[in-house]
Amino acid sequence: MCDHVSMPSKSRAENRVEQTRAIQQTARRHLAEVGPAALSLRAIAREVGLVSSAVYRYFPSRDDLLTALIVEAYDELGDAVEAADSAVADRDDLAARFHALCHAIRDWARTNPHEYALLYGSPVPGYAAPDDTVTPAVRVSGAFMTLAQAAERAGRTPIATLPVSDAEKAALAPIQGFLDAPIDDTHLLRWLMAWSTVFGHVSLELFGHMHRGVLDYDEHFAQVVGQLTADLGLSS
Amino acid sequence: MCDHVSMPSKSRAENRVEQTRAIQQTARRHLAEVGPAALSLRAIAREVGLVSSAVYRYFPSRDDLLTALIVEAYDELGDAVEAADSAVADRDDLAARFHALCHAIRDWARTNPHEYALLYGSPVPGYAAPDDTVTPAVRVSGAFMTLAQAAERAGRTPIATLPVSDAEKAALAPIQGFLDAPIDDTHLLRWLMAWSTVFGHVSLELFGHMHRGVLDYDEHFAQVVGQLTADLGLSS
DNA sequence: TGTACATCAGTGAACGCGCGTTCACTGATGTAC
DNA sequence: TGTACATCAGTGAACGCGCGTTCACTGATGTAC
Repeated sequence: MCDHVSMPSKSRAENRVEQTRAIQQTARRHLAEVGPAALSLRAIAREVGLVSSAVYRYFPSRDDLLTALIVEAYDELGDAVEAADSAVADRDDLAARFHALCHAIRDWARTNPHEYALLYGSPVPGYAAPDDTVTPAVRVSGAFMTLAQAAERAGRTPIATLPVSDAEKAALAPIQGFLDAPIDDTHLLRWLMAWSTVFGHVSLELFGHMHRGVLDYDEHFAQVVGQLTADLGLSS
Repeated sequence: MCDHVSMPSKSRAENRVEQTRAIQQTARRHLAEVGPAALSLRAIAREVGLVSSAVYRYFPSRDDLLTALIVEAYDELGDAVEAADSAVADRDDLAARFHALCHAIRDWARTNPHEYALLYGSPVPGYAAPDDTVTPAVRVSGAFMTLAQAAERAGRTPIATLPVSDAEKAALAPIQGFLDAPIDDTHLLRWLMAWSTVFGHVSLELFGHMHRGVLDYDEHFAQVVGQLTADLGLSS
């Protein structure tokens, strides 16, 4: 069955994976309690059952540990968003896909408020995100843009769009460059607005700015998404 | 001219005001460098030229100092927003007033990115904002709502609004309660969306999520505000 | 106007704690011959 | 299959530093009679 007759102990490689995971999981729990700025290698080591210097075998510095947490969070959110989109059986039901996308973002954020704050809240002072974070970070906005392109192909165009200045067209050029085929700039503007509205809503909600104003966040978000769906011309 | 013949030294009361201000100003500068979580009473005292324990004459604890900074920031932003609105001579030009409001928020945020992050970024772990912060905090959303009411009175209604569920009407009841006269819920929804869009845009921009996507933030924000103006039915 | 007393800003030492990172080391696991 | 050697996880001490808060105190400013 196995290569070796009996194996009470694990291989070095297995242990390394396990320890790395244990450290990162503990770090993530601490993140929720003290925030990224106060994340302490020593406290994490203590909880994992290591001496503080041993952590350096796994992460060369505190900042690298933070980077690992950021990448993990972006990937989780990216997975959630892409899975929600893929779960819509009728690929041509763009309203359903948009709905799934928006709610996946908010659901993940509500389940993981501290990770959301790490990604979309205040930048961590003294920490500069390395390039490794770019690819995972871009998955969510990528999902928006994929949907925007699908809508454009399907001839579903946003409503009541205003003409866009040449300066704005130039400003949006990088985004157009990422797309397989360019989109009408007035349409792209509405998609970017939807992106801002969704993240604005989630941030305002999670960071406590809707307190005393809105009673039912679920219902309100659903209505907002509904209006966005209509604005984007996706309603059936 | 004065009550006293000559006064090389200041009164106790004057000194107290000055020192309080000196501490708060220094704290604010430190906030920008290390963030709210790492704000250090000792470092502030050192820079002001006091022994660390002396700060307790002015602020009973680190958290009270944080609260003072938050209140100061909310009030500055509130002042900026209200001043921008008031500066529009034609009070019936609601598009101009909305434009002034949105740009005042973003301008203040860009001038004071760390203060913006303190107010609208991640909550500070372990810090609970006391009630003193509520009144200043509410000024900005109050400005939105004032404008919404003016628009409603002027018969300027948002475009393409969707019907709003009874659950949503209930959810928005607190906001309606703050208003002098209730607003159509479908209109209110659009105003709240505008609020989310503006803060979403500013947060995404300031926290680095538009990097590599949008080249000209000024132009893009102007376009977004233009589209919102149209969506709210304020365009002339 | 002068004196006695109260107020309170600021001191300096102390308490009890925490942190990131480096370094020489031990000893178990893995590998090449 | 057995032995010599290399790898590397984890140790423990050390470096040099920081923090919030309390407390008994000094001495100048302000106040009441």
